Amino acid sequence: MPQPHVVAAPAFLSDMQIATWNINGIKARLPVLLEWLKEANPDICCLQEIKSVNEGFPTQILEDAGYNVAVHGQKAFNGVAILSKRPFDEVSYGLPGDDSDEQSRYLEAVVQLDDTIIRVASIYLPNGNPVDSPKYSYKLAWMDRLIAHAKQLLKLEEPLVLAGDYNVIPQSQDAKRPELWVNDALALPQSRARFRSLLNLGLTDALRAVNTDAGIYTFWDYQAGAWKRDNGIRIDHALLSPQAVDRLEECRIDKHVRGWTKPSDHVPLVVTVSEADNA
DNA sequence: ATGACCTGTTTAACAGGA
Repeated sequence: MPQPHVVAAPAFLSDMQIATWNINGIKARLPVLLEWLKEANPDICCLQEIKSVNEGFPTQILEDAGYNVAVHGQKAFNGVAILSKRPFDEVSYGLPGDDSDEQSRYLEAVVQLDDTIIRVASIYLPNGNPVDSPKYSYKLAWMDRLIAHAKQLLKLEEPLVLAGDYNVIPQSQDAKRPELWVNDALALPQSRARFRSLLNLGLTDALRAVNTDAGIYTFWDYQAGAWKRDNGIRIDHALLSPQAVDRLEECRIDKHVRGWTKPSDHVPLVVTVSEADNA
């Protein structure tokens, strides 16, 4: 059994940047991912839709870029990963609650900081369309499992960041053209109610904690000139436990990355938390 | 404009995404 490679922790960090990004295929996106990691230099980066088996993931290349790598992949579709400059204390694969679920959409890891730990999950919540198919009931059931698991995690009273592609447009202000989404799995009342249930457990939408403006998006479709028209939706979110919110410094969306060559249709969202408690 | 994409893959007048 080969020893897993461990990248040494940085000697000093005044704050932590935790990013999430649906990259829509690691094979097609590796150059853009490496470019953005170099530019933004996040401490932790949650990835979704890697569309790769574990063996096909460019672990060595990302380790050479300074990251420890945890991967939960599958063939062709879905797949999540977490990159971390600091070593992983624990990694758990898959969302609890249904042993028959074979889709790789959830990965959770714990990282040691100077004065505490931080628990991070990379989430690729099911799309759910079309809504008259089993895909929508799978989405709602998956969200119910996420609510149940989040409830357990919150009992730990740790700094917790549940970050990823939630495939939920929380409110009409989170879409450029909300009327196009009223009958869509991303915006239907049952989807939105479950997203609100997560918040009602005591989780905070990090972006909304720092900015309540309309017109903030994380996804622009490849089709119909959506990017050119700024026809976007906000579906990538970081939900924080109270202990993480106490350390929240900033939350930003790296919108400019959507304009790069061969981009993902999603852009990175970055949460900055301090190493010291601000409360 | 009635049009307009991208990815991985069983390379297809495909499936799945959002």
